[in-house]
Amino acid sequence: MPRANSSREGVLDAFEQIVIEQGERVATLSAVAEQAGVSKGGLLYHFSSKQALVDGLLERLVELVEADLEWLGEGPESVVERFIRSSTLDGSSLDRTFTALARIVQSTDHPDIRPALARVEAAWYELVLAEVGDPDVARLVVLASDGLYFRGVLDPQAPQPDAADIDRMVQTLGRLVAKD
Amino acid sequence: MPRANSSREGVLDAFEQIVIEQGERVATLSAVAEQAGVSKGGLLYHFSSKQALVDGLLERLVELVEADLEWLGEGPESVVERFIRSSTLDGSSLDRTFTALARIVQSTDHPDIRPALARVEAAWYELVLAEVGDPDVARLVVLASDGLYFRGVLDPQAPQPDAADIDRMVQTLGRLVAKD
DNA sequence: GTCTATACATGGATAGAC
DNA sequence: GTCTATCCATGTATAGAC
Repeated sequence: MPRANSSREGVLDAFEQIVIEQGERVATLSAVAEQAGVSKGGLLYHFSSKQALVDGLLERLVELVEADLEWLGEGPESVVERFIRSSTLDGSSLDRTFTALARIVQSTDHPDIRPALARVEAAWYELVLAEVGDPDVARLVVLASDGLYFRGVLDPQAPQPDAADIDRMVQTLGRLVAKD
Repeated sequence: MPRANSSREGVLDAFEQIVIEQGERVATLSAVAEQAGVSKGGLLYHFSSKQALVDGLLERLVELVEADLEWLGEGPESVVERFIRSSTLDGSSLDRTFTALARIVQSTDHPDIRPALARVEAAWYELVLAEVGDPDVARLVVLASDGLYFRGVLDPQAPQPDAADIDRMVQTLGRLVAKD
């Protein structure tokens, strides 16, 4: 087989982008099709329904998360540092997919999405816990990260905290870890 | 004049409830009307458009926030404690209105809502900062609180952290304040 | 694989009776 | 102040040509 249908991925990208930048309601089939540069009919060839589009994003999330968890584990810096740093919406693929799904799940009931997002959160927590030891501190780290996400999700256009901001956050959290 | 139109408030309550429990997309005029126990026409007498409904929630937010900020300031416990404790979605009026608006603003562009929510966040930050002194710690407190909110917003049906959870969080944060 | 045309359902909003 | 009836626009989805 050639390469994962690039037109299909393009449609998914377009869907993601509109949901993030303009909201779930704006992401109609026509809008997504136009953004992806195909016709409505063309889009529906790849994704036979709106739900199929959402399912496509979910699959994408699963793949990206796997890679992310590996990445968080390896490397010299602490997991906490990498974790906090990556929870700002820097436009990485995972961030975008996560944000889009977080929005979609809020706009109407998608019973399949919630558990997936919850599983991601749980995996993150375990990874942080393994490093810092204290469950309360781990919880705080994950919550702060969620807080950063929340702001990004609330307003993806808002200015993200810069490197110095992140540094100070990590250091502040570090005071808790050091004291154990 | 008699009393703030109770039927009007009922419609607003219904709108809020559906947005929170089932998502913005489900909160159609018919659905809201039915939930409020009036007809679509009846609803539209009080709120002449969907936008008017949203505006109604915004006004409500402003009122409730004013009361909340006062409440956070007075009383014997620390602001941090009250703040964290109240950021769990216990179903208070402010929580509900905030959650509903946070969802609405994500589903399509509502230029008027974002600044209002941002102002609320800023006010909370200032209040916490005044107590803890250290901007980095204050930031962390507010972010953790946002994280709690985020989880609630993501899934209002999920089990909320109980009193003991909150206690441990406050204590953990307290270790940072004490060390200053 | 991608397009156009069209059917069908539904959401927002108006008109006017009671 | 609340209701019913109705109009209009738009979003999802199907059919079938190319």
